This record gives sequence, C-alpha cells and structure tokens, in this order.
Amino acid sequence: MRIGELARASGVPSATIKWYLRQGLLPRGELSAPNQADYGVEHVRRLRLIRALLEVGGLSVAAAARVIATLDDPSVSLSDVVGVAHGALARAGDVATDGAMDPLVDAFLARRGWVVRPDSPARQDLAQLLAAVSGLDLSGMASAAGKPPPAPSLEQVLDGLDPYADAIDQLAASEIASLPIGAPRDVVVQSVVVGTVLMEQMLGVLRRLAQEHYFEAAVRMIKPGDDIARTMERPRPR
Amino acid sequence: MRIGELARASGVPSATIKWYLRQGLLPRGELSAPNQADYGVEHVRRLRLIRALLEVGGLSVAAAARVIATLDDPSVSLSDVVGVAHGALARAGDVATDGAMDPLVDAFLARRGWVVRPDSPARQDLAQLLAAVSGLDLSGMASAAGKPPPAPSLEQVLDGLDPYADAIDQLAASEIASLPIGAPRDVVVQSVVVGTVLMEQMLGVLRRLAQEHYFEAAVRMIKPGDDIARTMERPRPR
DNA sequence: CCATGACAGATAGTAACACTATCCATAGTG
DNA sequence: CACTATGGATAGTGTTACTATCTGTCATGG
Repeated sequence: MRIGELARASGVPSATIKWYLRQGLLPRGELSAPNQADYGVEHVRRLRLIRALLEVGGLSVAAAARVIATLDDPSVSLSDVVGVAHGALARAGDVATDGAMDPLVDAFLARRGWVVRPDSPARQDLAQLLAAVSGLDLSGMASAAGKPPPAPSLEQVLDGLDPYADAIDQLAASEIASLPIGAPRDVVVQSVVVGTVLMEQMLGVLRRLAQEHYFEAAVRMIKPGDDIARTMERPRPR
Repeated sequence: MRIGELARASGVPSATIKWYLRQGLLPRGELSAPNQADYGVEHVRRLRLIRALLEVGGLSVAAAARVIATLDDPSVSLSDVVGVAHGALARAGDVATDGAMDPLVDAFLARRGWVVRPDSPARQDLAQLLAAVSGLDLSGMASAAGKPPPAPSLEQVLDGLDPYADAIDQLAASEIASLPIGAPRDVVVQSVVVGTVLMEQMLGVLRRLAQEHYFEAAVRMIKPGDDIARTMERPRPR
C-alpha cells in the first residue's frame, strides 16, 4: 500500500499523513525504493487510533506522540502506559501550582483511600481545580448584595466532591474488571489507552446527556414562587 | 478601580483584560472620562470566572463569551444556560456525523430512559465517540495474528457503556440536589455553569486519580504467568 | 522508451487562536 | 508642568496543526 491508498483507506489527506510521519505519530512504511514506501493494515489501524486521540480525545499531536511511543515499546510497563496516558490528559502543564492546596488534596486522597504517586499529574490538576472552584466565591455575589461572606468555601467544595468520588469508585471496579487480562500486550495496552483517554470523554458526554434529562425533569418539579422557578418558567426564546 | 489595579487584583495583565473587554468576555467599566474607566469587585469576580473557564475548563474564548453572555441576560432561562454550557463543552463542531450511529444512540438513550433534545450537542458527541471507539477494532489486532475478527464491536461498546451510565445516574441525583434552589438568579446560574463546566473536569481528574490507585492495586493481584502479568511485573525503568 | 502521473521527503506557507506590544490623545498626580 | 497611567484601537507575536510547493525518483501504459 502506498501513501495515496493509505490516504484513501483512512480518509486522512496524504500531506497530513506525511506530517504525522515526521512527528513520529505513525511509523514509516517499508521503503522498497528511495521514493516508494509500503504501508500495511497496521498503518490504517494506527491512523484510526491517532485520529481518535486527536479529534475525540482532544490530545495535542505531541501528547499523542508520547502515548503512541509507549504502545510500540515493549519495555514500557502497563503501569507506565497508564501514567503516560494520564500525563497526556493532564491540563495543568508543568506550571507548578503554589502548593497551598496540597495538604487539602492529600487529606482528600487519604479520606478516599486512594494511593497516588506524589508527582501524579492528576494530583496537580486536582489542586488547580480546587483553587479555581473555591476562588470563584459563589457566596461573594450574595454578600455583595448585603451580607458578609458566609464561610470559606474550600471545605465546602471538598465535601461536595464525595458524590463524584463515590460514583468514580463504583465505576473503577467495572473498569478494572473489563481489562482484557491474558490478551497479547498490544491489545491490552491499546485497551488501556482507549479506556483512559476516550472513555474520559465518554464519561463527560454521558454526564451531559444525563444532566439534560434530569435537569429538565427537576425543573418541572419545582413549584412556582421560588427565585429559581421564576427564571425557569420563562418560555424559551426562539 | 482602574485597569492597572484590576490587573494587579486579578493577576491578569492589563493588555489581556483589554482583549477580554473587546471579546465581550468582561463588561466595560464605567467611564468617568474618555480615558478613565471604573471597575468594581464584580469585575474581579468575573475575571476569576473567565480564567477558570479558559484555563481549567478548557473553553475557547469564543465559547466562554457565549456562556458569559447568558449569565448577564435575565431573559435566558436556566435550561438554556445548561444548554449553552453544554454547547461550549461539545467537541463535535457543527461537522455533522454521518448519522449511521443515530439509531444506536437513540436506542441507548431510550434504554437509559434519558430524554434528550434531538439537536443536543452531547448527542452528536456520543455518536462521534461511538464511531471512533468501535472503529478502533481492538480485535483486529488479534485477528491480524491469525484468527478472523470475532464480532462487530459496536454492540459490545454500547453494552460496555452501562457501568458509566450507572455511575452517572447515581451522580446526577446528588448534582440536582445540590442546586441552590431559591438563591438569586446570578448565584444559581453561576452554580450551574461551574457545575457543568468545571465539575466535568473534576470528574475526569478524580477518575484518573482513582484509576491510578485501583490499577496499581489490580496489578498486584494478578498472578504471574498471564501475558498481562508479565508486562506488569517488569521493573519500571528510570 | 518515454511521457505522465504518483511518490518520498523536505521546506515553506497558511489559518486559527490567544494573547502582547505599540500608538495616540487624554487624565490624574507630584 | 513634566510624567506616568489610561482607554481604545491596530498591528504584531508565538504556537499549533496542518497544507502547498518543490525536487528528484519511480513505474507504467502507449
């Protein structure tokens, strides 16, 4: 298979394929001549994975390249594959958060019983999220209307995390159980990557779908008279 | 407060603040002279929300502008705020998926009992995710090693969604229950936006933390001899 | 056997995005 | 009154993910 056929088979323009080759996202085909390379079905499959990671998973090309490099390297352990996939999903770059949240994060993880490496990217992300959410100061808006701010919201935010963590705890058991134990390495590794990167998107999408349903259902429950009900009752424009 | 003070108070450079003003992310301050404007605490608060949506929530400036516009418009119903927030999170642009997944998506939603508007962006996202995941063809790798592909994986993928949907169902109840019913509109609306955008990130981060913990725990359970166990046992390099 | 088109690989160009810097006339400040 | 800060506009910058062009080579049908 030459690059034109690969492009047609995968739906990716050949110029883009060439670029992926240069970025190390896709292994080069076997050269049968200085300007003739041969690609196989594994290239088509790899391209599908690449596009899924980029378009659906939202990874950058560089992050996808790091992930894909671990796929082909049998010296990388499965734990490390998970770590690389998590690193690719991490939002907080190497911009260190100031560390003010770290004790809270540690306390939360200890409370959940989650044992996590100290340099885990998700840990940084959690710290950043906590800082952002608690800094939003929901109560500040009410307090501007008269009263003083009721309380530091950080503990409230942390407590509010439990329903999320409970749901995640429940999910994790199924996820571990569905690992294709005993399959060849490449199958397991790709399952782990897909399960990590794409299923995180899936979780978000399912949540939005459920939110739409339950939120509309909840709106119908609320009696008129509440502040919230009044803004909900307004007929939707357009 | 003038722009320099606002910049110092928020940590956002004044050139960036000016840009947010032009993009409609931030309302202009009150002009006391042709070149003197006055900003208040609500601008500091708004800037914090903007930075949270952009940096933590991962929204584009345009998407954040759409979300923020709904915050200040009392003619927008709460349901619409949810819709706008979901639209801002949607990954599938207006690039219509080919529709091949739609019956599957409808069947899934019906099975879950989730009532969702037909034009919901999350519905498109789900279709795209299903297409991507089922197109990856995990089994294809094994089949390349000898056997024919065991089965069309789409139904398998759909069935595998149930644990995720179960977890989400459980979570949705808590989320609806924690809505600050009866609070002033701006408090409720900001709660909804934060709950939608930032808590989706939170869910992903918590999942990664839990995965790290449970995956390591699972690895320690597996007996040597399995394919998977062998790749797990390898001492981590570095 | 050779014109024609596809190809590999490299380099340069483009479009979108999120800022960032500069400019100008005016405002406040010591 | 010198001087810095300001509001508003416009232009420039760096990054990312491609996309187009160029050069020489290859293969293949007439």
